[in-house]
Amino acid sequence: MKNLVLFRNNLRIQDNPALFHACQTGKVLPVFIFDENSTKKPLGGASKYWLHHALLSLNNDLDNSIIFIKGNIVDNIKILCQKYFIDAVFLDKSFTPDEIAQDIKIDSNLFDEKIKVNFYNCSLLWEPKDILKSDESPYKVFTPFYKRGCLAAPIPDKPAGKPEKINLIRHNENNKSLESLNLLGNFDWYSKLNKHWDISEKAALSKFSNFKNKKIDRYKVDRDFPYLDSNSKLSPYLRFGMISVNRMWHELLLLEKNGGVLHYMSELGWREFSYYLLYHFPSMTNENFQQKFNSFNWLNDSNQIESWKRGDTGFPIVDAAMRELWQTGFMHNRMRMVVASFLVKNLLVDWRIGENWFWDCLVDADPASNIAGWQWAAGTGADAAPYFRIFNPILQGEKFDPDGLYTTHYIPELKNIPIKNLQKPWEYNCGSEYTNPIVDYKFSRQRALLAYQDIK
DNA sequence: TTTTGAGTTGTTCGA
DNA sequence: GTCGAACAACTCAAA
Repeated sequence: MKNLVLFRNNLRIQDNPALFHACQTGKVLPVFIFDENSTKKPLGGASKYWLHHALLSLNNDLDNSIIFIKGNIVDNIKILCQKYFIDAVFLDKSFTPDEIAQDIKIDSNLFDEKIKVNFYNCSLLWEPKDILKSDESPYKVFTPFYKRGCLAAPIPDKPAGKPEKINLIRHNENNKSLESLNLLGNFDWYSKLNKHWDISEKAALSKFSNFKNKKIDRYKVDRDFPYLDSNSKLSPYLRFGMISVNRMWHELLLLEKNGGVLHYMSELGWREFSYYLLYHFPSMTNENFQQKFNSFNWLNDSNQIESWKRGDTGFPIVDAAMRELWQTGFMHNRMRMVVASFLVKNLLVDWRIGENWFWDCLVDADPASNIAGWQWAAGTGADAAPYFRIFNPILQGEKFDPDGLYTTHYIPELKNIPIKNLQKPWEYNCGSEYTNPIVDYKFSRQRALLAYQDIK
């Protein structure tokens, strides 16, 4: 048998059901097709950077045999199938609206060519279609979804393991290189990301095992403090499937179920929930999950939006977080909530503007989690934060960066401010370069409460 | 059908 | 400084 393995969102050798089964039944032609027109939203810059390096590593692990193609996914699969007398195509199953549409096209087109197409769920612990309430409708609240839905459902598949042997089909497509995809473009921004990330399947596995051995027991408490580096930072690896979530889950099941372990598992549950919501409610990709917000009058002040993006709002914890994002392609979880609350509530900016910026800047920009997270923060989503929950950036900074280590790391111009003034430097006349607050916190809080009350 | 309890991550105010 | 209540109903999920 000659099998074409199409890599998409699962760029790994181990525990990859599509690759595993292809290897078991025949020889393998590994292919990656970059089809920019198949999704409504092109990949963001940081995602392209990550994807490039993930592919570089995967290709290296496969004796540099991957065929890289830029263009239409269906057309190119058909061409390769004819040229190499392919019997079957193996690929990972999609769960986001655009990619599901792509799956259907691939399936029907290859059916016409009499080529067998084998989809495998390589991405999620539970398929969204399998988790439903007793009346067959989807859950909209996380806790029952997770506890009654997921945890009561059959245990997720065990990880597939590593293929015993990968017999590669020889080909002569040397011109179809990774560089031809031009994922990196000409931006110099990427060079600084290299300092922060080791992008390979091996790195993902060792990062997980390090987290499991050294951090997870304190995760429940330490996860809130951005300077502790206490979180797994596996999100970008999970985004492109450089580690199998099934493998993670089954390894976690072997641990003593303390608070840290259970909390981390529930965070994987949140990842499931995001995909689940997007699967059952695809319109939330662009629209408010709660339609009543469609009439909300966002202020969208372009100067303030720019200040937020640059990390120049005058609120140290917000600015530190936005600069972390720009410098590392990542932002700590709690900080994401703080900057999102600030943008959406204190500046009254449409969540989609924040979502787009994160999409462009985050190396872990995930099509489901990014949307679900922003809708949650904005209060427009399923099971969302109540409207009166407005994070106070001064308080959040004092509580979760008590020694100011995170804040001053990203805003060195505040190094000499006494700690009691660090989160409100405007009360301490230091002659620093640091900017004045772009809004009055108390005023903006009241304004948000009034605006959100109108929607009720 | 009706009822009941619950819902990721917060802040402020007043006692 | 600490603590509980208010913030505000509303929708969801399940009995």
